[in-house]
Amino acid sequence: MGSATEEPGWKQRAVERSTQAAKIRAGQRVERFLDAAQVLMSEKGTTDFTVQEVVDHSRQSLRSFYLHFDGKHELLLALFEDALGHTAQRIRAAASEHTDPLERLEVAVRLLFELSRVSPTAQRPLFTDFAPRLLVSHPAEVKTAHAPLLTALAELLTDAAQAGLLRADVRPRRMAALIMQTVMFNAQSNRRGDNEPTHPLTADEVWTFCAHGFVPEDVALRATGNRAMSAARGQRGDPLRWPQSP
Amino acid sequence: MGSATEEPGWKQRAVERSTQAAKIRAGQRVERFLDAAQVLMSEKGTTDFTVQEVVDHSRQSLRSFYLHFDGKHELLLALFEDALGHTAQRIRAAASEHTDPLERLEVAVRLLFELSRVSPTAQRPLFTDFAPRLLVSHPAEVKTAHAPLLTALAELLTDAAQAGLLRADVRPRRMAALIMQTVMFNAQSNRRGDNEPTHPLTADEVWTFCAHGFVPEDVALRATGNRAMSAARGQRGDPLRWPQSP
DNA sequence: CACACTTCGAGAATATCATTCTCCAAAATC
DNA sequence: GATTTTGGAGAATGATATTCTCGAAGTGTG
Repeated sequence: MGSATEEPGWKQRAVERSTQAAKIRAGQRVERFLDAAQVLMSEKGTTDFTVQEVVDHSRQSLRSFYLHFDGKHELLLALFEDALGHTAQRIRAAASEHTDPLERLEVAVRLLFELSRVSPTAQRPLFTDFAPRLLVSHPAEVKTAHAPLLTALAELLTDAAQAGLLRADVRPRRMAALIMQTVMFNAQSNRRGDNEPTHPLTADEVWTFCAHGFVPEDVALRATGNRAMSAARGQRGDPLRWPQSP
Repeated sequence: MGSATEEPGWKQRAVERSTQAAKIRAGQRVERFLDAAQVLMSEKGTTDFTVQEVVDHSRQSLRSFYLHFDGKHELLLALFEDALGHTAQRIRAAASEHTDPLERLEVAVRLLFELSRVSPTAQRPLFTDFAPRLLVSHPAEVKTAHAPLLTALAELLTDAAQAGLLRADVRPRRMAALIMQTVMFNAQSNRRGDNEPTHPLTADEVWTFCAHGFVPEDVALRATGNRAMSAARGQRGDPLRWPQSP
């Protein structure tokens, strides 16, 4: 399955199903299913819509649906990939309006945060109930879906690194993953419980956290030298065990 | 066939005991359901077990199940709460073996990371497919389930703050939420895709990220002075919009 | 002990979906 | 025009959660 990580994973999969030149029609049908699903998702705010509903709204048939998709999960995956792809685009665009690498990163993080938190009735909800579900049921596919966004962030990080604006030991791709997860899930986590007055995290807080963590600079500077991280410890049968960094 | 004990002077106690006994029995039944569910979860590594299976393994009946639980989701919630509670306990215990506030925090973060990533066949899998599902379907309940862990982390942060080891603007409870989400989800995110050789994030990386973010200290120090971090901003229409700092 | 009352077991009955399958017609291909 | 492919309509299947029905066993009360 190791194909180019480039663009449309789902489209490839779906279109490959139809053999000959009628790929165009297949593509159009796939589009119709996706559009219908998008509408339904916006209306109901969840992915609880049934396949039957998608079929009805798209004025096609169940058979056709299963002809083009391996199942509902593939439809959701397609939507997911689509949303993430667009998000990556928007982030690139937003970042491109700035020149300072750190500013570009900040813009990216803030935008990602906002996009991750918009109501699921939005046009392309980045985050609905199905995202986490897919994460455990189809990790590989989710990974490819994440790729564009991951790459976009990694590029921004690489730029910043080359400008000497990042901690020396930051590895862009890995930090990109860390940031992506952090921002998206934290944006998601403070979904307003129907009644309770919550005090949701703000973009400011998330950005500052990603950028600086919680340790103040002076302590950080002090710490790098002397604190023997995890000097002595004795847990037995515990899953916690890491090499003591010298 | 039980015959009533005909001792004198029991009225009050009898009634009292009856309700109490009833409660105890109910509690035991609930326990049995929970135990059975736990076993099933460990065996199958997912929450895909059916309610019927839980019923069978616990040698009880469907009716009884729905008498004690509002539905499967409540059972899962109970398991989830249980796991989080135990996790909070373990973290407190681990932290208590250290004195330096930052070390205590480090231990907590690392342990949480490890616990969040252990195979779902573990005794009390902190993280299975259902956790994220519940996050969107029952946010309020999930919030209360998170509470113990959140509090534990917040306490550690408060200690560190009082020792002057945290950034001055860190608010413990909010930072605790941020850290909890970050650690748990990042631990989760690199589930090994069946084949692909992944390079999962390590506890080191996550801890360092939480502690210091990605900006090096010297840049951070420079930045606090001149870069007006989100000084003035006006959100309109587009979720992201702030003045480009010159 | 006999009666009312609560608590459950066993399992049938429903309801909801995803997914398949069957039959058939229209469209494309040869 | 014949054959193959594609697609529509919708019934059939299968898996589950959830309810419902019927009693039986247990418990407190006179």
